[in-house]
Amino acid sequence: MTNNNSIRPINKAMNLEDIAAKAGVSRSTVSRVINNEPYVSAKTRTKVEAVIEEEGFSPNPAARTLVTQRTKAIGIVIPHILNAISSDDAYFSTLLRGITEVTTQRDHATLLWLEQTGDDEERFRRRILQNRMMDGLIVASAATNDPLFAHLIEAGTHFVTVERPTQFREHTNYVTIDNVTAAQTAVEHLIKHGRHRIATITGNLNISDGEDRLTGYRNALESAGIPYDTNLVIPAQFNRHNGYQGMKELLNFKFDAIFAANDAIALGVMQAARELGLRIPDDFALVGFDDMNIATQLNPPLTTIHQPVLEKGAHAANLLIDLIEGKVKTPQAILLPTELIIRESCGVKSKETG
Amino acid sequence: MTNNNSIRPINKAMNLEDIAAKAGVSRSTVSRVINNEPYVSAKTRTKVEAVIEEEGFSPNPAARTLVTQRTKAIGIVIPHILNAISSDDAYFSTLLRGITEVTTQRDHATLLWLEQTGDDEERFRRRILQNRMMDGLIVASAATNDPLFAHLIEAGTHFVTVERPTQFREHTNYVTIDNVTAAQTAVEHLIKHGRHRIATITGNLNISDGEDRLTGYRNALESAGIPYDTNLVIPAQFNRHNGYQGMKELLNFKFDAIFAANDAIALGVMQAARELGLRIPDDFALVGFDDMNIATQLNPPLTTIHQPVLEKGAHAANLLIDLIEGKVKTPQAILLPTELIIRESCGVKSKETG
DNA sequence: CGGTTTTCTGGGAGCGATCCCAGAATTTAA
DNA sequence: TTAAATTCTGGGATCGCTCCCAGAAAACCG
Repeated sequence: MTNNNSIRPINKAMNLEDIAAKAGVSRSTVSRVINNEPYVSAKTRTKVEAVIEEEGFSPNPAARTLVTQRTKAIGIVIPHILNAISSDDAYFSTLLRGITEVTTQRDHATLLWLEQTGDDEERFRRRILQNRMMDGLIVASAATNDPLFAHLIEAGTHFVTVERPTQFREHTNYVTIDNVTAAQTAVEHLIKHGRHRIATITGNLNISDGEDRLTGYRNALESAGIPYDTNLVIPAQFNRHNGYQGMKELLNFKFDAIFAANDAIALGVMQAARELGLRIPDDFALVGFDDMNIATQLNPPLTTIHQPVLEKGAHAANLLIDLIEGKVKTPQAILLPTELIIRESCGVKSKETG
Repeated sequence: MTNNNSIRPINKAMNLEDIAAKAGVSRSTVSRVINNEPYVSAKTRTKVEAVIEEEGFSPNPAARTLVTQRTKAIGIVIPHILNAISSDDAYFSTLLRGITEVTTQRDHATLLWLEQTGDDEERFRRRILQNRMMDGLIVASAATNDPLFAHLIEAGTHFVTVERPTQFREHTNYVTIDNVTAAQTAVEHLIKHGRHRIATITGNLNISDGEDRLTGYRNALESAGIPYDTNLVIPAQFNRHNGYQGMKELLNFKFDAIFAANDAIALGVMQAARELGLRIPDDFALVGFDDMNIATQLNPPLTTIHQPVLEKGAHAANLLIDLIEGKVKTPQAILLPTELIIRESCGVKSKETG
């Protein structure tokens, strides 16, 4: 550690006692000033604050955590990012931005845990659970039956998910969108404009976002009296590759539209269509989900469902910290609005200029 | 577990002493077992390990940090993400994946700090510097003259950047690509195929990635004997909006190609071109930089420079942890390879199928 | 077998904060 | 002026570890 004499000026950080000495007061008084407690005379407070400012002092977080049992940090867990979230879309980084915006503002640090495919799941989870560097957890894109949830509940760890929970509802706080209605809206839009053999390439069906979007698809067909044809339902995952493959599987059947469970899938569909010489929306209509920024830029621009991802992250972080601070009673559920954005891929004239 | 009869099983975590008692040994011995130290008899070790396993015990990280002065966590700082990194591309999330892959593997936690536009810079930086929850920092997309660097060096904090440093080189460890040569290659490719009035829309010129790519552009022109025309050089930032605006500015001048400093900019250019009824590559050729996944999917598919972002993150994390562990001597510089990927936007027949 | 070396074990001190309690200083009340 | 309430301040105990040192047990060796 280069602890030899000089050359490297590793200036050992000061502590409360040092500041106290400099200010001519006691440890306790400095602590009171730092934590904005009452019962410190104005004169003393000013003096101490001056010394703190002068020295650029800030208290050792480990020592603080040891006694308060609070870390002032929250964690974000994303199991299996490669499967769940393709790097084609900005969902994930947008969510992170929304989260960190709030954590920074509310003076918390943010820990990130991304599970890689091929990781030893068990080890990964143990590590997260045992890592007590955080006061609570935001869990994104986890399988609904992920054992992580049971463990978190058993350990009494505060957590918030950004999907609808299917189990442990009475113990789960979450912020999400109404995926069912949103998907239904998308598919109904296709039906309304004359498409009746509508296929879907689903997202991960063990994630509620995926499950619910499929439900929305079914609902739309049902209320239009269109029979549910399992040939037209391709179970897949939320990424481009799956969209590409899914499109190819669909070739064996007749269809005039595809509802892709997210934009990454839609992207894969477009790529396959391009290679196959199929034209969108002439040969089939296409609707996505997410409204990633790139959607306007595709050929043709993609009709999709817009969801407020940044807000989702922000709400999740606020909810979690509220929970940690005991400001709110569990369980909480926050539902954010979505909107169908009509562009060209669905075959209806876009309302946007361009 | 749940060893009391109350409703809320907030099971107070055990500590070394508890484990010691259960195993019939002392605190110190348990500590030795946990830290894999020698001088513990095989029998004792087995016994203690059994108790630890049974109780699912893991030592309190705050207590550990307090005495070892090591947090086993590293931080990632991205100042001004909105300007530097557009959410159109996956650069940022890919980098994070590369980093977390290594930190997880090397048993470190990862702290994330994203500066938002509109944040109080000063406050943000103080917070990062004062937050001693990490042993070192990876700094991405910071301005070359960011005062953060001086502060980090002064504080003796280990850090790694993912851009070429322009100041404090003898104190800076970094991993990057050869932006100059890569950009030069891209522009030379355009020249070689008959483009001679080549414009460029730059990235942030206060980030070395941006600066170096402009240098590469100049070099290419120079070695081809093409005069440098400032009208054709639009200073901008690494995002789509700037690409869109830049394209519009260029309309006042005559050009037959554009070198966009990254793919997000290229995306903006394509959008503007589309709106203006200009065709790529017929009206002008376009080359980007980054090879974001979406590049193949654009219309036309984008010719661009591929850079290994995942590896960049992984190398940065490894380097940082090596530095922290004293396994490596500062300063270190790691240069990763890039590759020109020819698709269709440059007007040369793509080598890829499709 | 006694003495030296090596292995093994336990407990005190300390990391740097907060919390709590007791006592001093000040203000208020009577 | 004195008693009682209130404000202010300091220091001991504590959080749960690691580090260090000393002493006990075991292994080695001439």
